[in-house]
Amino acid sequence: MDSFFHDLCPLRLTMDIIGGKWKLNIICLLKDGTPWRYNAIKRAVPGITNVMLAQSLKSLEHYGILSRQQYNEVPVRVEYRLTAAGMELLELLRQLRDWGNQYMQDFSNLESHCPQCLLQESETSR
Amino acid sequence: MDSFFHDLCPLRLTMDIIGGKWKLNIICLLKDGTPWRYNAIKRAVPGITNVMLAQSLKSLEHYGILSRQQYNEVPVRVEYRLTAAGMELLELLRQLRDWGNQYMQDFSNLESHCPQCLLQESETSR
DNA sequence: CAGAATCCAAGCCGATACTG
DNA sequence: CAGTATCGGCTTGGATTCTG
Repeated sequence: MDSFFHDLCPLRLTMDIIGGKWKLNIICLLKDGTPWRYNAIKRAVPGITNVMLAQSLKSLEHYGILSRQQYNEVPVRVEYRLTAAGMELLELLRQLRDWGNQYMQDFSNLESHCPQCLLQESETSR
Repeated sequence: MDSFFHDLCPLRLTMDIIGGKWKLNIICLLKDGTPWRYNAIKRAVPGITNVMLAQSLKSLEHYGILSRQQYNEVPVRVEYRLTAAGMELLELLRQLRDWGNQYMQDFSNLESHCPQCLLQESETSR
């Protein structure tokens, strides 16, 4: 975890929060606010390793994008869910997605439907 | 330049367009639509090398975020400026900045002013 | 002036194995 | 179940030199 305020640049901070290879996938997965367990996330994000998953979750929790709830049962159960800040961020990500979607339609005739698309929803815009 | 449509995921595409270490600095610099010459950009972005600048400009031009105009004088003059698509993207970046700014204020009492902040403007929001 | 070519360092990420 | 430890490759970016 690097310096918390990234030289006091808010845009750079935001980019660092959602940067990296797997953060968007995780945020997308938790988009409807329901709790997700560690291994469930791992199964739902194909290709992610334990190292990257644990690291990404820790970073997102550190920044308050998601919350971690641990239940000391046997075996232990841990649930992650998006915070209010995460939900706000999600809204911005939807706009970035819509911009990209518009961009793709402008520059080609490809259909906009994307099977493995992050943040995909039934409508183009919410 | 990797695959143009990034597995057809518009959000990933957008992130790739503005990803990397220097793209945001360059976009920010051209924010008011005025033309900038290569060496002027280089002087205005401290620490950037020729390799990274040329690479970033080429990528941003490839994605239609900025346009490149070459004047065959001696010596040659090249001007870069944001396109309409770049201006739209800039608007989204402002929102990301505002989110980060709000985030920073929520989590600390630091003043929000940031000397080297990207996309900095006189008001917090436009 | 506006870049391109080359080489090198650092850090991100993957694979595998292990643990409370 | 929910992680951590370790090693190694590969990508990203930096430094330097060179050119139309």
